[in-house]
Amino acid sequence: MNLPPLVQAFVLHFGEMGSRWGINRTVGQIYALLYVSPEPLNAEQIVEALGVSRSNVSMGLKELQAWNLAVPKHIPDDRRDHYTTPGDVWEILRILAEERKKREVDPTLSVLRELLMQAPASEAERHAQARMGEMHALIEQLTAWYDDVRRLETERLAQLLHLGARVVRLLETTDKVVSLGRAKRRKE
Amino acid sequence: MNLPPLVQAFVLHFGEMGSRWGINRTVGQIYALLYVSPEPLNAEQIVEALGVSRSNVSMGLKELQAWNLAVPKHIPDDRRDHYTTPGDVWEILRILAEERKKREVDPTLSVLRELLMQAPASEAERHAQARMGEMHALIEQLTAWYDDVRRLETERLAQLLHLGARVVRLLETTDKVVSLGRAKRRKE
DNA sequence: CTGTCATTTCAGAAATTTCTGAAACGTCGA
DNA sequence: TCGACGTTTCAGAAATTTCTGAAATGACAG
Repeated sequence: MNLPPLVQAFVLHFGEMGSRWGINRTVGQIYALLYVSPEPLNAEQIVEALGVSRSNVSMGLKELQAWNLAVPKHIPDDRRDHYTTPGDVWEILRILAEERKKREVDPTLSVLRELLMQAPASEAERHAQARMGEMHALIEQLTAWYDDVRRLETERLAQLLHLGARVVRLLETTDKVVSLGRAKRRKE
Repeated sequence: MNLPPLVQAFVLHFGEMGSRWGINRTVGQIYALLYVSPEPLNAEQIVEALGVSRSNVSMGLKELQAWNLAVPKHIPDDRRDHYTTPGDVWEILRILAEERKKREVDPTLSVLRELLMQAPASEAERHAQARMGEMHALIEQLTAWYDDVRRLETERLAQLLHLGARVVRLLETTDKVVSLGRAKRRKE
């Protein structure tokens, strides 16, 4: 690996974090490299930068594309594929949330739904099902919230984030306004 | 493995999801088993239920304890250690958020901070540092928000979740109220 | 067509992670 | 102190994941 020290440190860190993240070292490194690179890179450049095999880079890029975290960028008069990461960090955040939900949450939700449909055959199963129900309800609530906020434009989202818990205090102080608003809407 | 079908399906699912989650199969299975069990289980019972080695269970329990996802529960007149999961799903959610932040976010944040301190030695490094800065700013913002909301009591949190994106509309319609409130507070 | 350049696939090698059995360790009652 | 019972540790075995080189595939210019 032959990179400027700052870039190298960043790339190595992402490689190591990769395993805690469910992606492998090379994939993490490729992502980090593309993220800080001023312009799109082709596979050969990545091979040189990271010192891994060509085929490994090919597989890594494939995986990053499956995550929507690397996008092919065509360079005129160049047959080789070049890749970048989505530029905007908010966009990246959205992609990560979406993909992780798809991979980590949705399968569990569907298994829970299925198990909750079945008739319990014993007291043990009845209890287990009740617990699964609690888990299911929580995840449903979280994903409903997520479905809500993911639609927000970035600016609104940032605003909401910035407010943080203060929103609660706000709710308390404006409870009346809200209920008035609700009453008004009911009339219409 | 010899469990009621419902429980078995749940346990197996958690085992498989384990790998996407950065925990191993056995750990996932132990957690799932404890979660649906009506009362605390000792290591031997887990061995029987899951059909894995005693030592594997011991290590799994150790890891779950490190995550605060399994808690030892002493049973009177019994020398063996018994374990449960924290009962409240909201509590579990908090623990997961906290631990994942600690393992997945904080290390990156500290690496980014360190790299941003250094003087760039080239144009490439300057650009890379700018990108790292964007990432750092986003993560800071997210963790600040998280620090805010994690302090909320569960009921408030659920309320906030339930509001979802509607909070934004609320903000828009109450902008005046808020700024009035702020002006008032400044006076005091 | 054919030859060149680029990418992908894939079987096996290498590395890493997980799991096990055996032994070490700890605690308690007699 | 001893022995019964329970837990933890750990070196090596087993399983899984990652990585590589070689071959297959594909796209295109001449």
